[in-house]
Amino acid sequence: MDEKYIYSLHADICKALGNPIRIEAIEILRNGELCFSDILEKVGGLKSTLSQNLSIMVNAGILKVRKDSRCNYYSLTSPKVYKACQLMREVLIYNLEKQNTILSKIKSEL
Amino acid sequence: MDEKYIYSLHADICKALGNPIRIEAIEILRNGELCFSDILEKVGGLKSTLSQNLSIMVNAGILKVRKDSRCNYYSLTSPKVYKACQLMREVLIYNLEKQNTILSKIKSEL
DNA sequence: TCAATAGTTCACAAAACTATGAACTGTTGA
DNA sequence: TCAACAGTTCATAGTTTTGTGAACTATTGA
Repeated sequence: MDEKYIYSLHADICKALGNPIRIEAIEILRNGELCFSDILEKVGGLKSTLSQNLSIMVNAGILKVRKDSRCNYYSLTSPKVYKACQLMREVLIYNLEKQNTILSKIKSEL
Repeated sequence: MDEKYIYSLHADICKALGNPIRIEAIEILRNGELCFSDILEKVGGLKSTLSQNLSIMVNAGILKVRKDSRCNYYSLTSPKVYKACQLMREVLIYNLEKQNTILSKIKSEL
């Protein structure tokens, strides 16, 4: 198991966070499992699109499914997934605030 | 600034983690800034490839550059970036271990 | 038995991402 | 002034990812 291979697996699991629908699903699932149609109701869009995106996350190992006879329940495999997401969101917020500060400075110099 | 737009920005910043070269660069930079050629020496590959990948991270706001007359120094914009990466790596490790356990069970049942 | 519900799978076209190598910019030291 | 160094930019071709809509599977309740 060489170094580059690990980086590639690591990138694959991070890649599973890199889509707006999938980020939204993670946010929705942060407090516990929900069934497919409940997630669909919140996220919107086509069921095929959501199904494919959820399955990408299951394959990456960041989501798991519990199949009931009437419903497929999705949940995070670990709270770490949401924590990582949250950290990246904080980085985003910080960057947006910084941009805003720069913008204000430019405006005040007009 | 609507909800879906935030998810899309959030995904963009996560997307910047979703490549093996970029993951490796983050690991390399976790202890502080390094200049381009030092990173290149560790990562390997073409300088154009590395340059483009670093610039993707700078644009996403997870890396910053300090330009010296003789060198371009890259560093993480926040320790949160590395922490998020680390959490995802822990999820990966856990998944690999779980796979391994399952594999052992299957083997022992032969 | 049959319609409805719940969701997955598939093929496909458009869009995005990637690495490559050549060309380019800017700086330094001889 | 000129070669060497440090790195970026660009065009390009190949690969991957994306969302869409249709078709499909499985379960339930009437």
